Amino acid sequence: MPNIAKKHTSSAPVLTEAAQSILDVAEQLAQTRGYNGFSYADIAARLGVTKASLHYHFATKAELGSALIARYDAVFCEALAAIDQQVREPREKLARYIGLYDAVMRNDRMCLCGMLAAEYATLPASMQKQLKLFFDANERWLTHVLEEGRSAGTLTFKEAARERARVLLGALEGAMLVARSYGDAHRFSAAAAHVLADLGVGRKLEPRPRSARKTSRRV
Amino acid sequence: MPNIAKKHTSSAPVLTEAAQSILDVAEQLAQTRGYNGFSYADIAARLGVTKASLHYHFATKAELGSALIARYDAVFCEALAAIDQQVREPREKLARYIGLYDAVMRNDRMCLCGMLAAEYATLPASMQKQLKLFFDANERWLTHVLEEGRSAGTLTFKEAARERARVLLGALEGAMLVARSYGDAHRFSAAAAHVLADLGVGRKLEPRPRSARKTSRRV
DNA sequence: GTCTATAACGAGATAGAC
DNA sequence: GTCTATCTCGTTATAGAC
Repeated sequence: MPNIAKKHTSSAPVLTEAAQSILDVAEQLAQTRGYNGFSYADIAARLGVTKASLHYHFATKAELGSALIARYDAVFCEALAAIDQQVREPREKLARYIGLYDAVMRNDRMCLCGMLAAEYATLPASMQKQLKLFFDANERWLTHVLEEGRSAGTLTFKEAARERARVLLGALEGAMLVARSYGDAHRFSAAAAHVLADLGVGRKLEPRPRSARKTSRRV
Repeated sequence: MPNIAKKHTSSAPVLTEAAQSILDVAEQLAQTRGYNGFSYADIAARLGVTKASLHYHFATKAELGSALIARYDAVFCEALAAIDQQVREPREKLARYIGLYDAVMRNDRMCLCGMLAAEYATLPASMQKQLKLFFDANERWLTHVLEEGRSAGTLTFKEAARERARVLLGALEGAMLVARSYGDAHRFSAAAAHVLADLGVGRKLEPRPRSARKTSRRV
């Protein structure tokens, strides 16, 4: 099957362990407080190091921000590729896709790029570009899955697959956004389930329940 | 008909003209750059006054932020009340509701509260509370309209109206969020149209097109 | 690679004259 | 009500010792 989730940007640079740790902390902060909501001081405090040492690894905050998106995007695209490898059913692929965001929510975070999208106007140009590439990749993958599902007759929607993919992505990002204000991850899962149901997921197109299909997160 | 959009908080304080001008500028900045993305200096520069004079009207930024939400909420709820007054058809009410956000998008902004939702963790407690009240009011109004539509047989959805209202609100906020990264207001309108179509809007349940139903923003 | 120290700037906020 | 002037603090970032 085509690896639709393949990386679209130049390969991510190799990172030292220290750099990884910095990104780990920065990522958590960015996903909860936003890019403009954290500082080098916050990261330094949590790592027990000085601000100056952080600048050795990421000279500027713009550089740090770019590395943040680059890694997030790479990990996410790998996850999509893994889904393509492990699952055939388009409906289950979507459920797994939602599961990715669900994990983020349960971790009391918001999608990094959804967060950054709000701050878009204040971001350095490089980050703005990366952000769009992330959304583009999501849209592409979703479009492909939706087309597969429609061909197979297991997903139902009226408009072009790309249009539906955009609706889907927006609905999930927005559901995360609002759910976080209530500190309620369940708000997200509930909304996501309904959005899936809109696509005919849950209608059980193959009527016979195959013996043991139930584990944790598949349709 | 019940005024479901009625104010839920204490009545907004009377504001001087100067205060209104400050809020006008602050609102535009908050909707494009976020609460953490603008400063008193930005407002002062655009108004051609000094920072100190702003503090006379809004002693702290938290106060300014609260006034921002209070006014936005009041105006929005008035708009919802106006829709209730002017329109009977639930489907058209939803179209008008979307029209409100559409106007925001065409003004190169994002919904103020959607924006603030991203920054939720960094906001003063008073603003966090107001934010939830805004979403609650939206949810309540949408729930009511959805129930009306289902009763009338012109709107179709499977889950509880409140659940559907949350999906709807999230989908619209998210569509705005992503569309803004592309600087493309049409992305929002397109997504919004599809979301409406999901509810059966566009299926034309009453087949005969009544003569002159076409004005600006109806189904 | 990490530190101390500090530069350079912008933020929110206040005092007091006009 | 608006101003000048100033304060304090937090921010990104750099220089140079260890």
